[in-house]
Amino acid sequence: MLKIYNTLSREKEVFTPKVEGKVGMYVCGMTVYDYCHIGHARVMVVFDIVARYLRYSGYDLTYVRNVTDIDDKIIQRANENKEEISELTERFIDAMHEDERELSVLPPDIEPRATKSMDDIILMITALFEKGLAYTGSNGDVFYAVDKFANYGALSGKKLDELQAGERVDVNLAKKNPFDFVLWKKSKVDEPYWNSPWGRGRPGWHIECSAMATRCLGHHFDIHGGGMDLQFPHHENEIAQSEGATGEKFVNVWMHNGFVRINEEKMSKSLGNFFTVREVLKQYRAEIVRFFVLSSHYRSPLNYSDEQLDDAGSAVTRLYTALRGVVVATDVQATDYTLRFKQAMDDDFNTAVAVAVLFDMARELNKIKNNDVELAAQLAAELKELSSVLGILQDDPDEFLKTADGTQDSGLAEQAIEALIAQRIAAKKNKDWALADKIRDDLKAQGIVLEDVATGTSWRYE
RNA sequence: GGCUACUUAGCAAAACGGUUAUGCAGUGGAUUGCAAAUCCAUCUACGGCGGUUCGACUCCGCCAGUAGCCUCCA
Repeated sequence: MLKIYNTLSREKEVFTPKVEGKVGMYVCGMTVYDYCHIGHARVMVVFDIVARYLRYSGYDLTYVRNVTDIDDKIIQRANENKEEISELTERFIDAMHEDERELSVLPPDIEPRATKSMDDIILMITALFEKGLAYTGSNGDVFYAVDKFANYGALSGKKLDELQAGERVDVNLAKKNPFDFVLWKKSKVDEPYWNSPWGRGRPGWHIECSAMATRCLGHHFDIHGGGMDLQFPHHENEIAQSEGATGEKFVNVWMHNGFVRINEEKMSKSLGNFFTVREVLKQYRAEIVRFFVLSSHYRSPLNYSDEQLDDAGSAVTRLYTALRGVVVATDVQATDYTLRFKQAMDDDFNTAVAVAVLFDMARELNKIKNNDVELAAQLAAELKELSSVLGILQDDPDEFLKTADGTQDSGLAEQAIEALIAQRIAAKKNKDWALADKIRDDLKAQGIVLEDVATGTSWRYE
């Protein structure tokens, strides 16, 4: 029985989809004016695992993750780069897809874009006008009148009269209420625009998600996710727009993942303390980054440091080492491990506990792999299947262990390493321990570790 | 100022009202020519003060600290 923490109720709830056996999930994706950083990677990986687990549990899932490809920052960045907006956004969408593939994030079923959803956006704003929830401000922008929506603040636990207007941003005098937000922004000269009943302009930040989500999944659907920082105002505003326009409940379960931090501080573009995915992947292999993300619960903060990533590397190495040299059975038989794994994942996607189950399996595998080949093959198959739900451990163990990451490539070809190992074996036969140890030490100095196992000598990068 | 979380051993990270988390590191042992890998054993915990309870890391209250949100942000 799957339980999910719902931000709306602030408790774990038993998950019951709207339509039995089917799930619609929408996740707020990227605004594409720069490379993805590790915080974005966390969103991608976390909801990828949610999607994988829902499917593993037998649900027919439709997973939608949008791309916001028009907004003020995009316009600004394109101007700075003296680049066409579409050129800029295409470039970063491609980069995002590359990062995603690297991290073994399966693509969402639908990836709608704001610029390709203008009809839906305009229709929704029109509906909001009809319901008396939208108005045109003195500057020509169209705003949402938050005090007309009774439930405003329900998701983020905020009350309009307790919010501090103008705390960080000057109050826009064109609005009736400082917390009203833009639905349609009138375009200035030289700015891109779409035609609308309210003149040439572009959508405000929040409306595109409401429009795309309801178009792809219907007015009312099961799960909506995103980073913690989107809770307010983005998701709050999405609810106001969608429910205001359709008159129906928008989303049953709201999921928010915690931040990636650096030195106990949120990683963010505005603080400038972020690492891009591609920077990190130069140093650490993608699977290690992925393991790092799922080693803690998705709602907890995740502190980024080299030490943490190194630990993740050791952990993944241990799992692959357990699988090394084991034939994997073709059919999977679920044992108590699968049960424990499911219990962990059913408890609000507790990947930390799920991973602990994998380590218990690895320990048993290490114990039996040299004396019960058949049982080992079955256990390995089960381990690989459960790991696949987390999107890890799908490579050939030798492939993983013999691949250097960015910092440790010795430049030695595999054949050269194998030749040295052969020399060492010959030296060992002659009991020339000095030579044997020298070969081993020399390789070690280049980051290559030799391991004399039952079947011969294995090697791996440290 | 309002609101929301969090605080676990050397580091990271979970669960649970009474029973081993797990990974890395440490210590002892097995194994090894010596190592490595592996296995076995083992040391370091639950921010502080109260309360509820036969019993609390786990529930409640207060205090302290940390982080986040209060129209840039995943």
